[in-house]
Amino acid sequence: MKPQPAERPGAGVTRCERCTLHARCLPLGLEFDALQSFDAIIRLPQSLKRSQALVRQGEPFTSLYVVRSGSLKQTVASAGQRDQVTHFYLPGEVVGLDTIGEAYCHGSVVALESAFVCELPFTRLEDLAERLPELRGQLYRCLSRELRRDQRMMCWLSGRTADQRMASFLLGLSERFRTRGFSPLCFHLSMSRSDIGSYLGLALETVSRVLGRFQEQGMIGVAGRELTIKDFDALHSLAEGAGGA
Amino acid sequence: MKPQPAERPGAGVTRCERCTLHARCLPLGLEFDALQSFDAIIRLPQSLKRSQALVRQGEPFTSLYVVRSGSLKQTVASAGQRDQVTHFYLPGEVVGLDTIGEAYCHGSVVALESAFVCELPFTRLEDLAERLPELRGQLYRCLSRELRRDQRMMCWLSGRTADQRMASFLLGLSERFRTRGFSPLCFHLSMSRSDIGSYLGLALETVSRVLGRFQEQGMIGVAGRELTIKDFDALHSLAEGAGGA
DNA sequence: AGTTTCTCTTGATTTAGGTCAAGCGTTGTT
DNA sequence: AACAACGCTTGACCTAAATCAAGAGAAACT
Repeated sequence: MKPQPAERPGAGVTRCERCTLHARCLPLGLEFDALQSFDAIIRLPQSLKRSQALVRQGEPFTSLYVVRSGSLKQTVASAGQRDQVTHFYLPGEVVGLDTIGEAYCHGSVVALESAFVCELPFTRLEDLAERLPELRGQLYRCLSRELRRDQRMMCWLSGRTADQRMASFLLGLSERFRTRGFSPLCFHLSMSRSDIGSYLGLALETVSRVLGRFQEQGMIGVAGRELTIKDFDALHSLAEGAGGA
Repeated sequence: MKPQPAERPGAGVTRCERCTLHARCLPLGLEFDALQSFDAIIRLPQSLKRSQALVRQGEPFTSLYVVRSGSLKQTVASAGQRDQVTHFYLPGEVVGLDTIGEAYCHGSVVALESAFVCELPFTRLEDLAERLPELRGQLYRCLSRELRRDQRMMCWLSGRTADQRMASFLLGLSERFRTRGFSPLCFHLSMSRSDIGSYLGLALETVSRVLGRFQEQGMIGVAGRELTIKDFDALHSLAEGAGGA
């Protein structure tokens, strides 16, 4: 159930400089020496299987995690309410930023498929950030980028139609894949319709219908979880568009 | 139009130690010397009149602001969409956290009533935070508290009824007033129904109707913008409650 | 391979809340 | 004081999306 125990890396398997995410990850912009120090605090990538939990709601907060491969979702269980998906994490993204400064994790994070993550024990990261202004800056940037992301999300959820939310969601994913060097037009949805629905505040049936409609209209192609964006501009103007027409 | 030019404080008018918000503000936990240094970077409280802008969307980001008195709202204008209220700021709360690490402000902040704010030029604050671990910790805490707030907001907006959103909103305000030493059961809504609607993702008519209904049911009393919470528990169970019954 | 269990799709029906519209009280203006 | 402008309430109507329901595929288990 628990992620497999982390060993210290022997040679250079986990070295950041060798990592394909190097250019998109937390240590971005660190000089050679700084990068070495950063490397030194990383706990060997933990491997997670589908539906395995990385973090459980209520657990003591100890570490941030950077996704190395695979994807995860964060869910928050609130009183009497069914679980709500609040986040999807893709490679290069940081899990746990919203828990900094708190004693306990306020959501669970679960793998959507086989995944590897790098663990960054927070106290060690903090110590290091004290010495490395670059790293400090990166941390702040990540935190406030996250804030903006959430606010964008709030705007989506508030007063936008199912079509607009869905379009924004797909474009958002596309963009995230693009910046990570994957195809922005053809990708795999690692989350279920139900997860998407929970995230977007829609019933899973609605998600299914909207995707179907988008496909009919020739804007996308969907086959199960394989998605192709066929008319980027149409999606874009739908997402931005005031009304929807 | 612009807030009145800030002068350096002469005597001790703006001194944090004398401020009633002292116990709830950013410099919380700073020792005497540290507090002095913090004080020194504050630009004299700016005074804002109702509907006057403190920050305009797109402006270069330079400072954080702490609300000293009054209240403000943040609005974000997105393409072709009507403005959306994303935030209300009460005394002791920090404006601008979501812009740290960005060059430009991504929303406007406007006074809802006469207000005073303390300006904290960010580069100076950052320098100071480098020397004061306590302050650094406070900053992180504020950032991640903000993240959690936004996530809670996302949960509200997604799949909750108008009644539940409204109940949560009122309880949230109540709590914020309480921690600031104001009455948690009887307070003034400085924002319009329309602002509340925008914030909660509801039509202003719905806001009005829900408040009316709550009053009928004896949970609250409303007269214009004066609000009294009469049945805290009922509101609470409505906000938390799975269905609504 | 066969069975069970998810996940997804599609249809029928219901409903919460949006939109449109009218009227009233307050506040601020000349 | 009179008027205009805004903010709020209330009613009637309508639509987007939720819910309920059934069935088809796909994946996981034995």
